[in-house]
Amino acid sequence: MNKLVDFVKNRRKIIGLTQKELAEKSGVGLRFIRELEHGKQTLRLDKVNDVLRMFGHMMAPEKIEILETGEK
Amino acid sequence: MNKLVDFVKNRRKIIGLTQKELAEKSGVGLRFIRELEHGKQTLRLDKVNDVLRMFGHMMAPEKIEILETGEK
DNA sequence: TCACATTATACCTTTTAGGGTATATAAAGA
DNA sequence: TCTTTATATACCCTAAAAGGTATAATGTGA
Repeated sequence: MNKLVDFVKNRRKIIGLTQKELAEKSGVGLRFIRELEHGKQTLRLDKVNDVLRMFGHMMAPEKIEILETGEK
Repeated sequence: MNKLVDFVKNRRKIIGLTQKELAEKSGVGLRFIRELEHGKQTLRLDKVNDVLRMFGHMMAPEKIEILETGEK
């Protein structure tokens, strides 16, 4: 449940692009797309935005929603 | 009009923290806070999230809104 | 099964983000 | 004014992000 990962994976499939095509279109390396879709945390923000721009989106601060109530 | 910059600046002021205090609390360097508040684009996503977590937020994809109608 | 396309992993190199420190400027209070 | 605090700028160094390439592992359709 990583929002960025899910978003890019889904949108890419919808548009019908391969990782390679998305990389080329957004101007980042293929390895970057792979690392992004694998949930790497230490990505550079500008590169992430380069990719999101393909889908009309950008990274922005968003409130964290609580999703697990404390019970073990 | 950089959402991240405005968000961090405002929240930090509201909480009444200095850049140094925010850096220490969020576990990043002071220089990072400075670069963030100056709109540096090439920040690392994990570090940005370290800071946003102090305010209960995280970076997530967000639709780009149109703000300028084409006239010069 | 055999191609072919797509995705995943691993290695190497270059570039640079981030941290630390020192100094400079700015702002706020006496 | 002079201090003190906060913020800004500049330097050096280390760690690692990103890219390229090669290879492996999946898939997918004959």
